[in-house]
Amino acid sequence: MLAKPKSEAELLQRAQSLAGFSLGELAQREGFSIPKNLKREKGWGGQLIEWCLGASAGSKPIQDFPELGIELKTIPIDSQGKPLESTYVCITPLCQVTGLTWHSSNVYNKLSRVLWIPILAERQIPVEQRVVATPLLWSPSAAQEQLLREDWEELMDMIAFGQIEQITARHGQVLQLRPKAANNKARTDAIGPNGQIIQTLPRGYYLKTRFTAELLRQHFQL
DNA sequence: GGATGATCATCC
DNA sequence: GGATGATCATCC
Repeated sequence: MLAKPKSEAELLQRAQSLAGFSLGELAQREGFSIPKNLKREKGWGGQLIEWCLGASAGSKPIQDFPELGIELKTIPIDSQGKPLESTYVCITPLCQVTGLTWHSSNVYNKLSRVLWIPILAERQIPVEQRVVATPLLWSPSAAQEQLLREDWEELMDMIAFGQIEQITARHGQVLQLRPKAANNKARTDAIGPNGQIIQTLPRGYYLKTRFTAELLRQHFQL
């Protein structure tokens, strides 16, 4: 693995140097084996890019580059530059949520500064032929942060009031809550309708595609 | 089980 | 065709 980047500028420069390479070329260079598809290795591309950029956090619930305060996200796009998937942010706590605030949340922490690495990854393109595109170092605008905060506060309120089972992916303007588990039999503690502890499917926060499409568009087409 | 990395597969 | 709900690999 490469040494950790020492500055934001160095990280961005390194990310820019990946643009134009295919995942197959990078995998070969770094000694990664290449899966035929991502059905069984959904995180493969993200882990390859982490390796290429010297990310260090592993599976700890912190930013990928804690010293730089930067989170790394690969994002699959089509040839028009539109995201093909929503973007996973982090799991959500479902109990012991009193006292949590937006600024103390993992969502805020992870999204405060993100290095986006778009990858041309339409499903018909073989994995090794998918191409890394121009990176974008992003922080939410005041307006974007307001939307994120409103959604987060609404969803955390519902969780705190025992309404987790009423939440669907349709809630939220830009941020949504969806299952995040090995399968739909997974269970974790949550607050029930009468304040008791219940068992429910673990959920995670995701950025809706419309939101990431707009942020990419703003930076690449204006 | 819970955290990381996400995409898959089905439904509308 | 796009979004929702379901799922996969790995680490500890």
